[in-house]
Amino acid sequence: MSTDAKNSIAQMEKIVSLCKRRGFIYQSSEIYGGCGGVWDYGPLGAELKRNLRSAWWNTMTREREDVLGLDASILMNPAIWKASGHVDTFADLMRECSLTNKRVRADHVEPQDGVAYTFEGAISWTFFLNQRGILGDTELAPDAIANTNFAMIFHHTQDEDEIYNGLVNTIKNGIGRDLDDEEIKTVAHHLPAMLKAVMKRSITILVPPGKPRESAEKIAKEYFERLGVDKPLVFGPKVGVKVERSVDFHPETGGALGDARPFNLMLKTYLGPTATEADVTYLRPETAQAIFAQFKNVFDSSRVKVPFGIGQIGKAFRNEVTPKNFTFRSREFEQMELEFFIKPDEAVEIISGEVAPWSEGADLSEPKPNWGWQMWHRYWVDQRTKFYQGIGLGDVLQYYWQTSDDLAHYARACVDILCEFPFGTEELEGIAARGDFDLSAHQNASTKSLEVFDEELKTAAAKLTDEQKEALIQKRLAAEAAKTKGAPMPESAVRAWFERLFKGSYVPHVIEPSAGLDRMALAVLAKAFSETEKVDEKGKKEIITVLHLHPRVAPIKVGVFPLLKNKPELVAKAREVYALLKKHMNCFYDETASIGRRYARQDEVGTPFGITIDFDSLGEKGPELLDTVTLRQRDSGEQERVKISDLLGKLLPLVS
RNA sequence: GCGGGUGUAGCUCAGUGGUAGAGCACUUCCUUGCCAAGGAAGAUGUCGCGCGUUCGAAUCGCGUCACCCGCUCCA
Repeated sequence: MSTDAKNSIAQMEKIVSLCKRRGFIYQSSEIYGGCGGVWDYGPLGAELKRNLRSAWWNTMTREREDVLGLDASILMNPAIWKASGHVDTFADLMRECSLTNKRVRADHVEPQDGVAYTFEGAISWTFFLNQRGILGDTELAPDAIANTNFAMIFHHTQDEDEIYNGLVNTIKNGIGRDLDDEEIKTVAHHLPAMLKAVMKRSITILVPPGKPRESAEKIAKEYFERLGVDKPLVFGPKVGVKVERSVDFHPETGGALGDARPFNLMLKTYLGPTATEADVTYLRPETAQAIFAQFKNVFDSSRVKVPFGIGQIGKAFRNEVTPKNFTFRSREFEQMELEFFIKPDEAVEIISGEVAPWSEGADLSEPKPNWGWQMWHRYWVDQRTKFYQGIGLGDVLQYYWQTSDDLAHYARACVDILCEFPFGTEELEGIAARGDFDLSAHQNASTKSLEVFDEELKTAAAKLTDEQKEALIQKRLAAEAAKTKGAPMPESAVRAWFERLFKGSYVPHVIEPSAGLDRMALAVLAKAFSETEKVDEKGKKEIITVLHLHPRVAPIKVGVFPLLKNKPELVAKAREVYALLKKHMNCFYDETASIGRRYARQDEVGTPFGITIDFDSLGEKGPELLDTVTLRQRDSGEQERVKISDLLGKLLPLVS
């Protein structure tokens, strides 16, 4: 492992440790040995999450005129997951190709004939060349190693003596003489590294009848190369096994298929007490579908017009194969999703006479009536970027624009907002332009209309000539024909769609910024974490840990400290200040230990401000300092004197 | 799912078959006039869990759970 990788693991471990020690994040059910892939937020973590949640909710809904909130249930009619495609894609038993991990439906494998070769593992030929010291100057042909017992011995035994003897014999045969003492020593010396260089993994490959062993070996070599074995020598039999009408191999790759397994990542449960198949439903794997399912209700009950959005924050559940990287990929997590509904570009064109083209540097500050999906998509990327800047993540963001290969067939564009974590640069949020895929899918499945009626569109369309209308239709038909993914819409359907459009009715299109709250919390913690080494007067080294959290997200906003706790006047005044502030923000009162230690404790959990009540606050140095306190900044350590009566006015704008 | 590693006090870890430890943290008291100060006392563990071997297990074996790393997965 590289030094960088080790450092980042160490960094992550420090963050995990701090999170537990100071009450940000605990392992779920820890006293019972834990529970895989789920985490609990402690007192400070709960505050942190709450602050992030509020920041999102305020920015995305309350501070906007065009976005409404929703709080849907986690359990829903399972038909929703059928319509969204979540059930269909994964409900069947799937078998996975052991070579490529491509999946096929277990009941859809074509029977095949051929010859199957099983390879037991591989060792790097480059490794052997690098170990020339063992072999002296003699060139050993790859086959001299691969086709000897030695290769198989490596795989079949753990016994070091046996492996050692096999190795010596192989080299002896390869160079055609006995080894001298010095050479034998060298072999023994290299044995541990040799054992590590062997990759033991059994794979079976089917080649069509008549094809030579070499074609199977070639596939095996490619496989081991992908796994990181440089110039692999594969261990395998000279003669394969004849196979007839077998359904155990992937039709395209020839790789052996694993056991049939259900690949549904949705958590299944039973709604109702009888627990029969008829009662099966799922814990939602994403919050978005509820927004689509309730789209019409929100639209009808809120006097809104397209474009408008529906935002939601809530728990979602996925049965991840491998939960990983602390809270980054967990089985229960919280999403913050906006579905922003817009007019189809054709409607924009009819109303505004054009669709604003996007170009680098376009003005995204205020939405315009002539924006099509592209401008709206860029707009939301811009809005979300500003949001992340507002919580202190501005300088660690990266963007990945999905290529047409990455995109799902219904998506027009998707950008991932990524963030640097100690374990790598990973996705925080995805912003997708999904067309009308979701609403249309639910409209079809539910047979309830999810169209909106647009008076403005109807009026504008009425003014179009037949030629203008036909030109719009032809333009769309050309676009459908040029599609590289998914089937083009048939002409009759296109014409029917335009007929509805010209009457003012359409299914809105959607831009979907979808963020993970837990990931955001982890990103904020990882970004804020810092350690510096300090040497005190006695030469003792100390590690000083500080969380440089943005004041908006910090779980505790202010620490309130009497300089000394054995002076009742200081304590009384400090309690007064604490009582004043805590009604408006999360504060922490601390009178134990030295003042420096109390500062340090708060630095470690990211409290941005510290207030100390000293003797000046009591007016000892003169009446002008009476009822003033020192306000300390976490990041600079600087202090200023502030009147108690000015504290709220000064702090509130900084922390909210 | 496969392979490797780890699991002992709140945290970091030492402890290779014979009375469970250290540093830091924590609680109380004393002391302390601004950046992890000092002193005194105290509390804290079924050594992840289960089964086995043994006169005796944190230590050895088997199983299991969780976490970490590498593959894989991430619609």
